[in-house]
Amino acid sequence: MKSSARKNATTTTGKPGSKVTLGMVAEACGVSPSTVSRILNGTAVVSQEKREAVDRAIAELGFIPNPIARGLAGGRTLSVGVVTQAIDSPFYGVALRGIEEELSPAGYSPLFVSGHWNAQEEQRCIDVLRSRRVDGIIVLTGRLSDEALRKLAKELPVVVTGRSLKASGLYALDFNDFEGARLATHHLLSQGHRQIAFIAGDPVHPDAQERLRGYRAALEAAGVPYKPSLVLPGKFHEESGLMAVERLIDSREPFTAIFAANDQMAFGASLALHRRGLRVPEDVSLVGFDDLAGAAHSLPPLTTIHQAAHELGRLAAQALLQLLAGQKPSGKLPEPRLIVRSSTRPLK
Amino acid sequence: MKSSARKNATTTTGKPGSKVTLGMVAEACGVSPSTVSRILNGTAVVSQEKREAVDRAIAELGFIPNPIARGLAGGRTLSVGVVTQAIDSPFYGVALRGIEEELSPAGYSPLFVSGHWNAQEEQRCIDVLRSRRVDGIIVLTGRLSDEALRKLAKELPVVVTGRSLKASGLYALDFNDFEGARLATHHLLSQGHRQIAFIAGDPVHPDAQERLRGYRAALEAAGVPYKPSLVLPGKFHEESGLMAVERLIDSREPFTAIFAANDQMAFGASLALHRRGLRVPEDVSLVGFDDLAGAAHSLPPLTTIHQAAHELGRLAAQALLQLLAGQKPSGKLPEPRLIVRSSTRPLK
DNA sequence: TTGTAGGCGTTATCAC
DNA sequence: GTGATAACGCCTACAA
Repeated sequence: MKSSARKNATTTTGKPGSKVTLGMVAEACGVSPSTVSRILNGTAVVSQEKREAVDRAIAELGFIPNPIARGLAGGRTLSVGVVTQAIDSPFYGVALRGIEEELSPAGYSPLFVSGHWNAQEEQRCIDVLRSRRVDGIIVLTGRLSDEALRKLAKELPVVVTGRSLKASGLYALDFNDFEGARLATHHLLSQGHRQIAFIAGDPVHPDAQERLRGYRAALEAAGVPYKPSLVLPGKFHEESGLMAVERLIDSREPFTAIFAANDQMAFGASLALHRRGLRVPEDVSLVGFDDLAGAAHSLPPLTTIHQAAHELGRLAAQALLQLLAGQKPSGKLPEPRLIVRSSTRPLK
Repeated sequence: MKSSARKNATTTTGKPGSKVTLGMVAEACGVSPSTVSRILNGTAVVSQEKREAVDRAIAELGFIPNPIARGLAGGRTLSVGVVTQAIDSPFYGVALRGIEEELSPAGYSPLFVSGHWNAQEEQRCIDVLRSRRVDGIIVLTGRLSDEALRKLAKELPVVVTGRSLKASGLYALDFNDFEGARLATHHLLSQGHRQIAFIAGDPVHPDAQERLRGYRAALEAAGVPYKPSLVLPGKFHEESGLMAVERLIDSREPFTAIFAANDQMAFGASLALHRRGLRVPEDVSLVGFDDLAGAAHSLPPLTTIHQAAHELGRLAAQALLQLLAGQKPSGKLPEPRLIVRSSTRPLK
């Protein structure tokens, strides 16, 4: 039962996967490549004996099918592209894990690319993914136009998060940023706060705008006038939260609570307050958004809006898998929840 | 200058990258595929006029070369595998970004897979990468045996971090965990602390063991006896740091400082201390390890050991690129640095 | 049930 | 300089 491959002078002795091809397996047990292919893919019925011989040869030679060639021939690559914005984002990182967990058992490999919140770069990412012939694409939020996504979906199954959008071949998983921000603001209002500062996110992020809307809506519902001077621009990272609070304090605009459009800015805000001698929550109540892993262990533990990032990833991957299988996805993201910890308290 | 592809009935009007092939470009301007290929790869000199015609056709048709086919034909895929341990690790995430930044401009795409600190899973990851015919592999730390890596390096260029190892086709980027831990411990000792607790990491991580060694070495150098009762097991995440401190306090073992084997555990420790009414740094000094993005903005800002994660990623990618180009990498990681912030102070 | 003959999109090796 | 032609490893008709 020795391999007798002509082309390869190698002795092909169980060197797992080195360069063993389907053809070599076929030759090794005297059948045609098609037969081996059929066995591998269950494309047709093959006699018991040949099947066994081939299985044995596969094991002995340590043959691993080459997805590349498979892709070229069959038009599938068993890989899906994932457009994330920053591979090291604490929030989306968790979603990536969810995607990986869901895709892996299905035999698909994710191909991660980063768009850096820049429509042009995102488009380039998508070109890369297409050139690599991914079977489908997951777009985590980002700034591509709805139009661009619709067009993309005509070529490939697409799942997009962070917006609601309908088109054939496309499934959108929207998370309710508006409601989350409304909940956070409402929580502060219900504790008697009226002068609630808002540290906004970068307005180029779609999320940021929704969160601002939610903040305003809650104020309005409570009959509290919206004051632009209480809204500070931020960039979604710690340092920007810190600077926003410094500016706020310097402006002498009175406030008793702060709602930061994400946890990272809340952490920065917390440090700025501390530096200025203000305690959380005794002097100022603070609410974040996202419920990052660190929020529960910050000092004080941060009251925040829980976003199901991990679930987001899983659902996105599931939806894509369903699209790929010709089914209609139906998963929905859970609504954002308020997680009350220790950074807020009723206004005295 | 209209396309006149026979096989494709499509009108191929600038639909970027849809399914335009090299052959179609060739046909569009009446040259052979080889010529187009040569122009694309600079494999040989081509006449000015043909080059221009082809360039124009490429632009007009929106042709994007297919790396898949390229890989099949040329034995290269322009993709490199990256074995990380958890795609959402706050520390390694930054390294992934570094890798991406370095690989992208070189035309390579990273293929990220997660081994979850499990040698078996890591091996499976590597099989996946090999089956996808990556041109090289970067292994971020992990638990594979040196032997397995050596074997792998015989087939592919390999760059591995977190260990020192020599073999042809392999480049190791070791970071000095020992020295980092020694520095951290020494810092506390130099401030007069003698009862220094150590929250260890999961001993299955190679890093964890080195950091424990560094801690012990510093104690020894200062003539402070090593007390096993001051060493608490941890798991590298916040919650384990929190529980370690609770156990420590419950044990009634006196201590004036804590060195946590990573920042996440330090954050958890900080919260536990707070809950038990102990202030940082007034009552207890605290040092972390890694210098995560959040460390500078925690309360109080955490004194820690800076690990150049981003640099780690860049260097690893550079080294692999050099290996791929047949050169000998020589990059070295900067030594760990102590970053003194506000969580430590001299013992009264 | 099985084998043969393309073809997928590109590159490498020849001749010309 | 340039163009055929044959791989690359697999899959899918089609034929036997």
